[in-house]
Amino acid sequence: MNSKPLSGSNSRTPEESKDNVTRLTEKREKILEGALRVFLAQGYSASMDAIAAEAGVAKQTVYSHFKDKHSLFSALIDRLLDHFVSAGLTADLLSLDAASFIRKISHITLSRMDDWEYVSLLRLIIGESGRFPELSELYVSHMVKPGIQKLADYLRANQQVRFSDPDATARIIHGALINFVILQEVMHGKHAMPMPRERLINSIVDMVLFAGEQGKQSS
Amino acid sequence: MNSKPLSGSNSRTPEESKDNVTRLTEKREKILEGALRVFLAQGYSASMDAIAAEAGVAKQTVYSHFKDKHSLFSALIDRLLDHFVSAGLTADLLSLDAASFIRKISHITLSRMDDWEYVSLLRLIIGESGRFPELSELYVSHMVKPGIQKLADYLRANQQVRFSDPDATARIIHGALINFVILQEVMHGKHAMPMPRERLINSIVDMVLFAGEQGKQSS
DNA sequence: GTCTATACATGGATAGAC
DNA sequence: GTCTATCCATGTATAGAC
Repeated sequence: MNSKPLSGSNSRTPEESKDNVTRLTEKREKILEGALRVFLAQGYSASMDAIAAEAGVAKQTVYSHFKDKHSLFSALIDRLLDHFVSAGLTADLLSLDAASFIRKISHITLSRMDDWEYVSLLRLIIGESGRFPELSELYVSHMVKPGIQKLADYLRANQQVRFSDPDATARIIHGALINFVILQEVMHGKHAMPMPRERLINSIVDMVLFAGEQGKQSS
Repeated sequence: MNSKPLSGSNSRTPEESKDNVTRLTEKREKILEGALRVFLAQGYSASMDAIAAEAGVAKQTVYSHFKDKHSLFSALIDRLLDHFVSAGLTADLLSLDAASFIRKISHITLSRMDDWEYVSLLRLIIGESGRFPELSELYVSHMVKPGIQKLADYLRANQQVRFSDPDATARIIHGALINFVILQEVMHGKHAMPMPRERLINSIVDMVLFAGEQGKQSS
């Protein structure tokens, strides 16, 4: 619809240059891209017919690549998680001062509010966490846990701030950010209770710096 | 299954003391209780057959009380929201000192982690926020907004702390708490990344007090 | 209003030709 | 592997007797 950052190989023209393996892979890609749009838009209750239609293939073709609906769904979620994990922040951010660091990761986290695919994925994983607990656990262990871990490590190592419980502090920061995404975008709260993301970020930075400073004095 | 805080009138025996209106109301109650258990356990994709069976009535009886599946679902969510809103904290908490106040509302919010109905409702509302945006907007305007509003008002009025942006600060506190519920219970993260709720609460209290104190000095 | 029985559509999954 | 056509279970909603 609007973006397709998950498809990387259909910009070429369908010519003779492709071998059979490539052709197979491309069908699979088309199916996954169709499943992406349909599942993210309608949830797991989306029909296999709708997915096949969106992918532009016959339904049987879908079943020749994926055992059943659940397999297709799991494969898609795995793929999406990999995609968003790779966008994780492992860069040179660690050398930043505390204020810049917090501000930077806040911006990165909240920038996902503009990504329809991420917002829909969040809604989908939470919504299906009852039926498919493995998927939400995958999300937690692959995306949330490493993110909070890195944040806590930074707080522990940085000399400008000191917290009695960096792990819990990292959870507060992360929770404030993710919950803002859920409240404003996933749950459509931006109309009922609007707030520019800059205000949230400024307050988070203030709290962390002030509390981190105080922590040094009392230690 | 384990609790039925939403049923208040089936402890009496089915005797002559009931008039027709009462009987009708009780059927409706039975249906809503069945819908409660089935919808919260299986999501909106639960079948009307399953609901009727769980309620102990014929399917047609369900349709005589509710126009269609969507009406029943909406009525149930409305009912649940009313229930949990009434459990809101409008009491004498305002007279508490800052530390006790923050600690108290944190305990209350996190105590819902033990309530299967609340956790399931949260999962359901978020999960169906794509298909039924009105319901998530209802949740936001009836539960989240008033809660954050009261918290912000307290922060504004209290003399022990001062924040440049009490509304944003209230969002941070609320987000840290709700996201903890979502992460640990809704998304089953408590095994992959366990943390006693007391640690989160202590860190929240510390951050608020330290940052609120600093805010006074710099104003 | 409540039940049993049923109509009608849809969905997941498969069969068989190419 | 890919298509068209189809099976069969399930699901929403309704009809008709009491």
